[in-house]
Amino acid sequence: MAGVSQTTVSLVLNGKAESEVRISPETRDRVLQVIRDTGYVADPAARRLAERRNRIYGVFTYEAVFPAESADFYHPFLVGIEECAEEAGCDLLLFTSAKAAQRERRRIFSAESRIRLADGCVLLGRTVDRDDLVRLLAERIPFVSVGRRDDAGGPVPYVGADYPPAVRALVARAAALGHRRMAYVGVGRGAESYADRLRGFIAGVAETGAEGLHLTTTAGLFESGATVVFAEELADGAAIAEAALARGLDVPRDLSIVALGAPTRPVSTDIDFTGFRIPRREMGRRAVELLTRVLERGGNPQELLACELVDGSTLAPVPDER
Amino acid sequence: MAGVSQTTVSLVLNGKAESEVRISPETRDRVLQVIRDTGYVADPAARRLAERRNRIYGVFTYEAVFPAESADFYHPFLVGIEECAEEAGCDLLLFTSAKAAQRERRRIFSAESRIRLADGCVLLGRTVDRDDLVRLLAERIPFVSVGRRDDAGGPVPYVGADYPPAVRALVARAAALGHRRMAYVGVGRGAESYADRLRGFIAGVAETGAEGLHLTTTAGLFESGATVVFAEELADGAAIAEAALARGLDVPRDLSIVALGAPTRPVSTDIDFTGFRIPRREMGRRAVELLTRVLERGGNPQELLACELVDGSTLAPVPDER
DNA sequence: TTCCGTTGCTAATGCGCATTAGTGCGACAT
DNA sequence: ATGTCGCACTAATGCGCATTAGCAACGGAA
Repeated sequence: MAGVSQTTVSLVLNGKAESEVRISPETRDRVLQVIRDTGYVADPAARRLAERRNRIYGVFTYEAVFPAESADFYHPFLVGIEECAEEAGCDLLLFTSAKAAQRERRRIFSAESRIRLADGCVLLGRTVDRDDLVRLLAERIPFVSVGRRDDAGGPVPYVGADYPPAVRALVARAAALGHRRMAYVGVGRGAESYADRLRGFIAGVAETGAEGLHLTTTAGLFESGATVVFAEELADGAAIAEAALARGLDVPRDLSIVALGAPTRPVSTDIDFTGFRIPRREMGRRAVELLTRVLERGGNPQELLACELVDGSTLAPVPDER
Repeated sequence: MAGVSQTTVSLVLNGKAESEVRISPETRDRVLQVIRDTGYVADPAARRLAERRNRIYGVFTYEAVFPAESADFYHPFLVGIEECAEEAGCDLLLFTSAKAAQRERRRIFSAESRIRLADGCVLLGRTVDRDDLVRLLAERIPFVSVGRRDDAGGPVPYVGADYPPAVRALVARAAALGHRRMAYVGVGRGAESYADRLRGFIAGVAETGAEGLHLTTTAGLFESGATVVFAEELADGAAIAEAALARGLDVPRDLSIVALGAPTRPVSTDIDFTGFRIPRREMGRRAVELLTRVLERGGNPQELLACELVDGSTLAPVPDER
């Protein structure tokens, strides 16, 4: 329509006239006019094939991104991811098809995996399969994990929440209020985030010279003599508060509770727990930023974002007498 | 690695051995073994280019899919969309990049539009630009709108909520309770969904022989003598209830309120409004199903899903005496 | 022996773009 | 008249796949 070759259109479209090849302003305008008239848009698939770049970022989650019920674990991360992708002019590809079989966890790699269609990928999940990480690294697929990950045959690019300092600070605060016997309730392993919390607790206890005990479940908590309990997740904190109430204990007068991870959004409990806020949205944003950087300059960036302490009302001075 | 040509691998990969071309079982197994060993996955971009099919469905929304605040309008639809896409083995491409400029609404068509990368597209939004619809139809891009749309140079494929019968049923119910003077509060136009509600109201009033009035805002409502008010949206209903309370009116004793569209999730108000439930999740599911059908067999399907009535507690018999 | 049909595979092509190595042409110098 | 150079553009190629036409080898029928 403009009487020029496909090459010329491509050059005009990509504004490459500056470099080596030259296109006269008249021709350029003519081409641009036709593009405007017809609304021509380059085929993204062909572009990807030729250019090896798409401006599409994949988002992988092991469960549904849009959960029907349940408190939404992914949502705050995704808010940040979408914000940042929008600013970067990128589209997001959700790997919803990744479910291997009925009722099974999604898989990153499958026969039909469209992961390579994206320029890179953001990984979401409390835990990530080690095998998946190994393979992502081995195949040199650009990605960034949201949440710290242990090495998997090499350093994993991530942006995580910096749990240990936050937990240590809370332990210190409890110690300052006179608590000498503290309990951590939770598995403290499995997910890196749990391990990090427990690590922070242990470090904090060591620093303050307090006595620390680690309980996997609530069993034995009330007999342990602990005056403050650090709950691995908010849900645990709520359960402990309820159990305490059932025993006629007042929180925080008789028992202080610290929740390691503030709620995403208003949850069933109306207790205003002392603890910290996981910067989920910021983590999502930062993950996309890092992914962009990885795509441009490579590297395996690892970042930890600080957790802001939340005062709340469940941490009080230790009772004088029991 | 298997000592065969690229063609053979392609044939094995796509299980085309049945039709015309034949591959011996031994060769097939050998190829499959290598594929398994290496974890080879076909490049989706190249595949799309050659095959003109992707198993990627686009999802277009005019605002953020993951909103930071505000009641989430899109979420229930997306739950259904993701569920169905997962079952169909499709990935979802969110067009987050579509924002033309700062603070502006997203655009379907832009210079960089990746919409053609997807096999088809699901459109979400209270309203959809008519120009966008026209162009989608003109360019024969397969798509399905969630929400009924007026023709745009041709019938628009959609799955919508069937408002008129639901509103009519509620009007009839009010009439059966003795109400003779009813008000509709809302714009009643702009979005097809508003127009449909108002249409249902007008039809219902005509059927029952009641007196119906249409108010764009709450102004004048309490002086109108209406004993029941149909609020276009739940938020309107909540505002009306509050205003009524401020005037010392009891809902529903003095004034009945019907909310045309139940809340997505628990909102600020704790009033249990009489009204109907918009089948958002089902609409999302159905949209994906229809898109799949369109891709396979073409056509411009249009479907309306019934809204289930919600009893609630804000519709009562008309007061004997005012 | 020749001819044909079948089996099992591959060479070649095109999808729509980005990129590279040219090519034709006019201006200018020799 | 001949050579040289820069300008404005194009032909050709490759990206990784699906697809189609075709080819070699072999066996059985004539």
